[in-house]
Amino acid sequence: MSASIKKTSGVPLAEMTYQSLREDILNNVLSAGEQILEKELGERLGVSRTPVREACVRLEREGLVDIKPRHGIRIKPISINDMAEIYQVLTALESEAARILAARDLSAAQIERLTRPTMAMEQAMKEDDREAWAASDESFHLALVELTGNQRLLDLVLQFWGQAHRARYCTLYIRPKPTDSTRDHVAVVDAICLGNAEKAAEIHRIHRVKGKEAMLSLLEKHRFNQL
Amino acid sequence: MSASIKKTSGVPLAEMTYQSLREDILNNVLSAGEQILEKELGERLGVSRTPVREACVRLEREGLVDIKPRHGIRIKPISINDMAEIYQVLTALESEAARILAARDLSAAQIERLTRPTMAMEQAMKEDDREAWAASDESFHLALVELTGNQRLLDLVLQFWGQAHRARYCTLYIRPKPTDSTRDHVAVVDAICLGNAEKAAEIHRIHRVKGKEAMLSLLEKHRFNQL
DNA sequence: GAATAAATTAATGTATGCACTAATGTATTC
DNA sequence: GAATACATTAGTGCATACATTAATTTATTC
Repeated sequence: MSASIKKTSGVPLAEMTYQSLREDILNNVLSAGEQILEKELGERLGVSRTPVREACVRLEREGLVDIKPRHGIRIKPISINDMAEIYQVLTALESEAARILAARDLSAAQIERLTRPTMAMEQAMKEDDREAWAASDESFHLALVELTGNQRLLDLVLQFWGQAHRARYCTLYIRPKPTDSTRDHVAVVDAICLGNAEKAAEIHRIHRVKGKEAMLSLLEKHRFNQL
Repeated sequence: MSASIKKTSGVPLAEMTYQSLREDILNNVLSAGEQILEKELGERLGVSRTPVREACVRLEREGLVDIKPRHGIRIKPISINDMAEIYQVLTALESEAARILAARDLSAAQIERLTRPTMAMEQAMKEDDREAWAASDESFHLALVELTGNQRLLDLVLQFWGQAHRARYCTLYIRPKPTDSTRDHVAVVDAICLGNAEKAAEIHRIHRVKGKEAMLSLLEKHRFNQL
């Protein structure tokens, strides 16, 4: 839906526009390949072109849209190749995160930020609740990166998850049950706790690579060439 | 210098403004911590605030400036902690690149894109030409990432090199001679050619970690807290 | 009727103006 | 002289108007 934005508080319109557009892209309200003129976007939200422009510049740098000079803002479709790129980047960043954490002494509370989502995944699997599973999975991966304390690492992972979000959602219900995801996560946490950096990174790498392969073959099989 | 921008061709002013500002930041024409008003920036380049704004939004997302609502654009200083973060990210991305390449069969021409800069480094070292050495080093690392064909990986590495650029330059002449850099590069290329992904990634990791440690201790020693 | 040229439209890139508000300065009070 | 209230300034956020130019349509020629 995304009706007109209310000028609630001291939050700049450009910021609200950005948030709103981002939401709509991630949730497929604005679907891939769609092209919308700046004016239309402005009208849709009840703001002028200026904040729309600013939002779009940000979204473009974030990899979610392309600005095509006379044809409006194009919601960037994710091809299979894009997906491969994105997963490669995530693999690099996250497995490095696992490595970093393994070299640290994490507190019990910190470890729990990893184990709790993992248990939640297990539970969600039992109940066959894929959305809950996906959310918990996301929590785990996010916690992994957050715990490193490296803000840039976190920002990047968030950015790239954003790019992959639509595709992940589209395949959530047609993919095979992610049975060994939980096992992988447990193994990563174990390696981290044991301080085995190499192993933690390696397990996580393989986990991610498996995920990538599964995703790509799914996209190919279902001819999801552009999401 | 960076005098007024000429409206050369079909290139948008916002783009030229962005390029110009980015250059000036990387080359320390605009130095770290400096705060400049939108109006001033506009006057400096002979453009209105609109393109300046657009450029700044981009630069902010790129991590080069902060926009501080009533105090202008602040050239983001790089702290030691920032530097550590940046190197961690680069380590993750580049060592993954090495791993990816090792899993491929590279052509002779492709290999040469790695070996040539390495030889140039060696040569520059002999002549004690640090600038040339740095440029060749950069070429090597760039080629490594470019060869993967992963555009996102490349963009990220370029972005983070950008953030680290000032600090690298500032320390170029006070750092000890980078004697074993060449050896590391050769070893990485060897591992890649042998198809030993694990080893290629590992060597490159260690190469980067060494670089990071050297850089950080240098920054600490010279009290470069904000670059 | 097809092809080219001219004219029109429309979307963006840029400049500008206004309103809002944080920051600063001044005045008043005690 | 310090503190608070008030007035002033100045920078930005946003809307809007204008200029530019790609795209499209119409007109003209063969």
